[in-house]
Amino acid sequence: MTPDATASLRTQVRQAIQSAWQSAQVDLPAPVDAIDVPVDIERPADTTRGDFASTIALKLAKPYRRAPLQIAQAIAAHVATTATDPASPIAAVEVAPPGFLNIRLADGALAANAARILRDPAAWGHVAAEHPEHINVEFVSANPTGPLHIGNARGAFTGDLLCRVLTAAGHKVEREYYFNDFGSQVKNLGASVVAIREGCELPEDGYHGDYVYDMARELPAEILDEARKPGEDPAWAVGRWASEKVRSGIEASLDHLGCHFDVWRSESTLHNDGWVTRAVERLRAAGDVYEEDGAVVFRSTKYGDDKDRVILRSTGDAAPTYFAADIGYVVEKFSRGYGRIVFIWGEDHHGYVARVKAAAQSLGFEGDRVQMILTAWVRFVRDGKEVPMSKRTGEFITLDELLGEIGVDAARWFFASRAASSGIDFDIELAKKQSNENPVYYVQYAYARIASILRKAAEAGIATPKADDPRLVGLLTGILPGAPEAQLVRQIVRLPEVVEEAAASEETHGITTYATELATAFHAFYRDARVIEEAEPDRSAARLALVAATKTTLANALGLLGISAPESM
RNA sequence: GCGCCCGUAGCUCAGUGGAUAGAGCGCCAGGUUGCGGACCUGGAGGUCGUGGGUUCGAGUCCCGCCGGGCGCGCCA
Repeated sequence: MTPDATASLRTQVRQAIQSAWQSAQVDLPAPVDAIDVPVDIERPADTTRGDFASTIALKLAKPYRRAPLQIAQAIAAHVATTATDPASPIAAVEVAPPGFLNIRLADGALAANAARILRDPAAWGHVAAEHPEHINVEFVSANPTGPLHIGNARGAFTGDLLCRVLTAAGHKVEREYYFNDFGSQVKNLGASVVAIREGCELPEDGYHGDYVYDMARELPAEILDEARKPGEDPAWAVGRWASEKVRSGIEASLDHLGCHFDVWRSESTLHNDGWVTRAVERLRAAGDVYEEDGAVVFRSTKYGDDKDRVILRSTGDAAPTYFAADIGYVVEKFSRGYGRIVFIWGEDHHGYVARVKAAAQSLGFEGDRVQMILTAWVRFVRDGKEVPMSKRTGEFITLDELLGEIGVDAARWFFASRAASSGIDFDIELAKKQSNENPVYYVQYAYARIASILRKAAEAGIATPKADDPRLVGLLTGILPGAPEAQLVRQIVRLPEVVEEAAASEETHGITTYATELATAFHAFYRDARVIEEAEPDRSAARLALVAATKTTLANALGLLGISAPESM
């Protein structure tokens, strides 16, 4: 098997070791017909051991009933026979007890990867998916009864980051926002606006926020007149106007965060277009519904839920429950051709996971085509006290206010660098204070420093080699034995592997960690290697190429996080 | 009560069953006759909540316990 030069180096190494294991079978007669153990390729904790390590020999010891050391030696011997091949990514393999394989990369492969960055900068960090999917990701989906507050931030960033990573990993992704324009909350919002406009007392459960007062002032007279016509309920009519206004405000806030949605879907369209009714009929046809106390119930326990769920109420109009609308929504989404649909929910919705998956299964969609990612709770704290948040009372800090205080880049970094499942205490005062020490500026500083070097080189008349320069790979290979260059290039070429890992784990903190390590490697390189040296034109050109590749890599890593890469700061 | 998530350095958090458990911030001590000092080098700091178990090997997997969060509506 020839290693795929467009894959990550880790994948190339895996293919090489896999192939060596295959060849080593002649020395290692297997006691059973086929032994299927995935070849693991990891980064050793101690980098002096090599660029990669594999424990495959340890894992094969039991099935082969041989000493791991012996297996490792057999595989290493077969890698050695191909190491002279210029296409091989591996320069050397060493065996360490009890059976580790320590792998060192070839300078030629490193240089070729760095050159590849300059050839197609936009593609660097994008990898081909083994099984490309068409994925719908629904997130935020806050009801349009008030502006987004800081509690919505995590869902917004988590969803956006996931979409960016899945796209880079070769999938086709659509971003979706679902909102309820149907429930009594909308009516309540309208009633609140009308009451304020007319100087009446607010309804008991009315909305109190400043934005409600703003809308009461801005409400056009003709909308109010229209709402007052006989046969209209003013609360509903004004509520529809107000919730659309809030919704478009939410869209603007999300745009400001760098979160753009492809589809905005309202609950009322699901009902009006018949998706809910048809979904209920499908459940019925599957034999998974029954009646109880006048209500229609879905037998979700058949698919692992703890209890069955009502989908049509026992009230006279047999109105569908919110859950019934969600079932209709699942059908509607799959009708658009997605292979997988993903929901980003706060962990307070975890009790909801089983019933939606159950419904999908009853409808005939395999369980793994519906996925929920739960984000742990964020406790917002100011001066040691939890900040209460309620849209109804208007006691909340909006997302726009938060970002005015700490900035989009810093906020994005904060959320990207933590696992979705990890609970966070977000101290707003601390975040403001620490925003200057946020690692995001460390990474951006490295980028700006590089931009400055490249500008300076251009002024000095020293050209950075072009991607099609035939000397490029040779120049790069020439400097790689140097310690500063060797460290830096090894960080640069990791990006595709970092993307693969982020996509596989559906987490982004590996990207922030990587960006920090790359910036550190660059700063160390900068200390030890003079880039602009007119007396050393070849070395200077090669180092400029390496610096340019670093610049692209930093920009693309930041781009995956939706964070800007400033030319100066 | 039942279910799910979490517990790792002073703080905020990483750690796909592998080698000596890491990073940032904070703290301590150093570093500029040259391309951006928002930088660099070194150091201190850990019973991985706890007790068992599985394994050649456990922070990671299984069970119990302790502590924290969330959920257990014909609401949305």
